[in-house]
Amino acid sequence: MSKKKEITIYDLADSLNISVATVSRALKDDPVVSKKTRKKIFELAEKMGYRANHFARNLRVRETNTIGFMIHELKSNFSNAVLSGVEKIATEAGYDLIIAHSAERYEKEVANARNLFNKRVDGIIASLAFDTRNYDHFKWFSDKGVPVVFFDRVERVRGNTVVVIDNYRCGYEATRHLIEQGCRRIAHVTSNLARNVYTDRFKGYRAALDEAGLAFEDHLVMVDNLSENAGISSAEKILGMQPMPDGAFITNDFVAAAFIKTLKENQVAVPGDIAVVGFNNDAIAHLIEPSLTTVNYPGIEMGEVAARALINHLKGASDIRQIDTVIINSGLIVRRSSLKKKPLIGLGKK
Amino acid sequence: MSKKKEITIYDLADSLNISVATVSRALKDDPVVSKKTRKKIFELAEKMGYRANHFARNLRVRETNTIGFMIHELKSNFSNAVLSGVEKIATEAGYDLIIAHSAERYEKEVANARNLFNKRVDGIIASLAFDTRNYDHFKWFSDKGVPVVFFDRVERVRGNTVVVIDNYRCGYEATRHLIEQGCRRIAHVTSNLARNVYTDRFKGYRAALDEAGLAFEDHLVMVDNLSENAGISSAEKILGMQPMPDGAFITNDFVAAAFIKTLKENQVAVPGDIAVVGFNNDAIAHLIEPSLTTVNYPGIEMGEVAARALINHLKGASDIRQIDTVIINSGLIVRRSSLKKKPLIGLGKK
DNA sequence: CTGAAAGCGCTAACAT
DNA sequence: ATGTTAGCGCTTTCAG
Repeated sequence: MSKKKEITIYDLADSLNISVATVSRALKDDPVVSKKTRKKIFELAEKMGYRANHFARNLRVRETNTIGFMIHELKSNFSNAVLSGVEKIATEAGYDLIIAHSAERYEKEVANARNLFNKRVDGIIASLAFDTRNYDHFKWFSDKGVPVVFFDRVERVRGNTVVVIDNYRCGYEATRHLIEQGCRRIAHVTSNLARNVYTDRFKGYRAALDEAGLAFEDHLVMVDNLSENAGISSAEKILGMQPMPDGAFITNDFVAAAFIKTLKENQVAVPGDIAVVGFNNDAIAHLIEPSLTTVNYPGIEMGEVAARALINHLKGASDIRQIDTVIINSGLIVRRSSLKKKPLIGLGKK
Repeated sequence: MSKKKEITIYDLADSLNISVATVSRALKDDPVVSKKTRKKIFELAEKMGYRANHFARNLRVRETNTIGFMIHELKSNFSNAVLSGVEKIATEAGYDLIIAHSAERYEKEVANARNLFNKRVDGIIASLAFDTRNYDHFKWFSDKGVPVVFFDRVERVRGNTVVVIDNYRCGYEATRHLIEQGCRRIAHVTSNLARNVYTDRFKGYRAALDEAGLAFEDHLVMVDNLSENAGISSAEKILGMQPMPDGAFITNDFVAAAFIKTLKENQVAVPGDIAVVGFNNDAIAHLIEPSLTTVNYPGIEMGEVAARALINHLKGASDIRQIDTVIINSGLIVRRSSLKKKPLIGLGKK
């Protein structure tokens, strides 16, 4: 434990017979201090093993240089990708990240918000939990002028900024693609329809059906929790239908993978009997067989954009309150699992 | 921005005509303050929207209640799992996590260490970058009595604690399993053999070969970066060999998946022509075809164990310096990709 | 270009 | 059971 005494700017000042004010200024590269003293100070600091005390500093300037990352789940590739995008930008800009995950539970999300609030983070990047319906815990931040950027699972709360993909268009494109491949009865496996991402994809799905003059069938929409088991059980449901659907739009690649696997084990051919489109473009998508048509959901980019928006605001380089929504590029990636018609050449490679 | 004035314990004390000392004591549940005043204080704190100032506190008590998580890569399922295990334990114990990732680069790792050092984290949980060979940046911590726990990619540095699986045994078991299945020429696809995890697995591989009286062939060991491309290119190399190996032990499931896919595209049967064992037990392992025999690498558990060891030490509940190594349970999971002999029944389900 | 000094909010002796 | 008070290390006026 033997914590040695820490060197402070007082020690530096004493050793050099100058004032702490000068040391403080030098250490933050204030151009007002002369090259010569500046140099002396830095050399001594290095030599004596000085390290800045962020707490003293923060206590004075009331900035934490920390941003809070609130995530509904830590174990998915998507969250992961977003986190790594956020981490990259935050680190570059000299911000620390403190991560708080709700495990999809509203109560935990509230507790996390309180913790981050008490810790006085400078800003928040957040995706909502599965069952969050009340957003008062974000008002704490807005009330204090702490900016909040939502991504993925968002809700428009008191004018906070939102970073998303166009889930409606993606749902529409996925479904239209299936229709173009000749599908006439298309199942939809998804999650909580109260959450924007899933509603919007669902609306896109319906719009494509409507446009093509296909009937919407209630029982073809299966809402579950996007676990692998959901993929298995929805496949089993479909196996029991007669006639069976001839297409499926599934809002998660892992679910789609489990879905396809189950179908294949039951001698249903994909895409022959049922064409399948997933969502996210996880690495798994091009490794399974048949390779999975899916919608690209660029997590890293989303994280980078969200972090940049927040940090630019914090640094005064822009005003985030002017921005309502940022939409990230995304789109359909066609692979074999959906190709009833034209077995495209060269698709196997990537 | 309009940050409203923050309430301090002075405000609370003034409003109640008591001293700040009493307020401070009450707020930390010091039993010495009377129930009645305690209650008054808490109610007022709630009403006035008081929030503790951690910086002032830390400045006084010189504890940050923060632990640093140094990771070589943020985008893998394994890192992810460990992170979520660490996060769980840390949050429960009231510690914040600040994450720093090296992107496999030594220089970045050093910079991260410096940052965490300056931020005065109470402890460190770390996995080393690909090319780290010098460990002086961890001495900073030991010199100040800040405990460091290494996991996964570890190096024994000045008696720091290490949390690992038995990579040697796992490598041995994987290889012996292939031998038992009748394989006689077993390829090994792995990464940087200077890193403990890969050396140890390699040694296990060799030991199993030796034990079975099989010749070790240098060119059957392929060292690469564990990217998907590594899977493809190693498969291509193998396709060019004559005679072809009849087994492969690959230290990563994604690489193994790409490897198998490439083989299949070239009309090589798995496990018929080549039996394959992966490593990690990523979700992908049981979703591909054939389902992948692999070694379970329980990231969540590893994260939990590492975090618990560190935190118990910080809280004085144990002394981490007494512990050299903690070995986490792991072991072979047999699925179809390696079964040349007995096509076990019921394996397809999970 | 440099110094002196106040104060950020809290805790922990040391009183009472 | 409660109060007084001296810092923790830093930044930032205000004055030279």
